[in-house]
Amino acid sequence: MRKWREMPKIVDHDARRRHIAEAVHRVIHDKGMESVSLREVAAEAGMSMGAVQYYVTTKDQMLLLALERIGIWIGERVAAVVAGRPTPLDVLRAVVLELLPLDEERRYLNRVGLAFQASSVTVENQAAAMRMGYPLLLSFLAEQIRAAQAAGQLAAHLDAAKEASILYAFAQGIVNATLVGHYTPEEVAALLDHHLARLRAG
Amino acid sequence: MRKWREMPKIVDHDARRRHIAEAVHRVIHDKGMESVSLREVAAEAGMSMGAVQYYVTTKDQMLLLALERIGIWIGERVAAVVAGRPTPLDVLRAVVLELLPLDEERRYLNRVGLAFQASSVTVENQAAAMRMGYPLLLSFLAEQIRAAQAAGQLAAHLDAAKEASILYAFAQGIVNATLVGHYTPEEVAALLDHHLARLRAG
DNA sequence: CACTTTCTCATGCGAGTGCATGGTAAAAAC
DNA sequence: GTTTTTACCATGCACTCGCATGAGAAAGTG
Repeated sequence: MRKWREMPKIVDHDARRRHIAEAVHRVIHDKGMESVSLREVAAEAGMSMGAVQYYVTTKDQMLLLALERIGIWIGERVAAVVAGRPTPLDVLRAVVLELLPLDEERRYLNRVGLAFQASSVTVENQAAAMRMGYPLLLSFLAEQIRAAQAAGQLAAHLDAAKEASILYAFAQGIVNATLVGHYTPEEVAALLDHHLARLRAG
Repeated sequence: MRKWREMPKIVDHDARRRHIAEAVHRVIHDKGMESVSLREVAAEAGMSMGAVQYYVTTKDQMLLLALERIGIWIGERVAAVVAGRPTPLDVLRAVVLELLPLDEERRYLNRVGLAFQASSVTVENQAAAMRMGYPLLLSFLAEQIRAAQAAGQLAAHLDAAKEASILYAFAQGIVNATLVGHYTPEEVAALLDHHLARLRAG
């Protein structure tokens, strides 16, 4: 993705940027979006403030970088979980489960994600970035629903696009509720299966 | 709710606190949670910083006050919309619609609400406050579902508690998505009706 | 070697932060 | 009338903020 001149020095810019982005994630997760500052992130990343500034010219850009990283991370996790699932319905279930805060890592991811969700309401930069990944995931879900219908796993009369929207909204809402402390991982999984069972063929 | 001695002076404390809380809401809505400060809120409320400090000893307390106000506000809106609905299913639909960002005021409310939702993840104070209202609304929804089942409007085999959780999660997820800019009010209403239709008896 | 480019750092600046303080009107209590 | 309580304000303090700057290692190039 980066411009190829002749590799000017020994440092890998992408690695540094990712390192910074991950430091931002950690700060957001531990102390919240309000305590993200250049100094705090630099300390968390184990580098000087000047070094951070070299790779990121402004705070807004730093947050945007961290947000894009989250998107990439989610994409990778989803792609990894898709591989090796036997049927479309299995894929569908696995992907949605992957988006829910069912273990420490997914909880971490969703905490940061929710922070950006809220931040995006006010910062148009970030809202635009969020709007990029959204239809990607939604159309993928719809596609899996259609495939499951073709395989006779889900009821044929369902509107795949609408069901995808509802399913994803449900997942997001569950994330919110769980992060505030209202559901246990077991309850979350049970609710998802309850909803999916309803969509079954027969 | 306030202590009754002998009305010490002419000012109404509750009114002042509400005035401050509403100023906080406006700041959050317009500029985001990160730009909430005692000075900013005081300016928005049209009073001096000292006056704000008189009614609110700390910033955390100020935010908590604003959060509680949001809860009260939502409660009032829900109560108002319940009155005059003919059947349990009408009540259910009206209440959920009331929670969605379908017009300017509800959009405003949900913007502030989402900001607090995210903030609550890090600030235990606020998370505790959020956890108060949650089961209230959920049990109310479940109750309406059961009533609708008794009236033959919703399928008898549904698990009311689970359906209430799913319905509310769906609503919250839709709120998130809509605020980021992914759905229009019409699409939102259509999705809700699509989901409710699925629960129908027959 | 000199020299350019790449990278890192320390520091300074103006602005804004939460909060504490001391003072002051005015109403209420005596 | 004096005193006490209530309500409010202006200001100060120690601190943090984002960002700009200039200096200087470090590595590649001639």
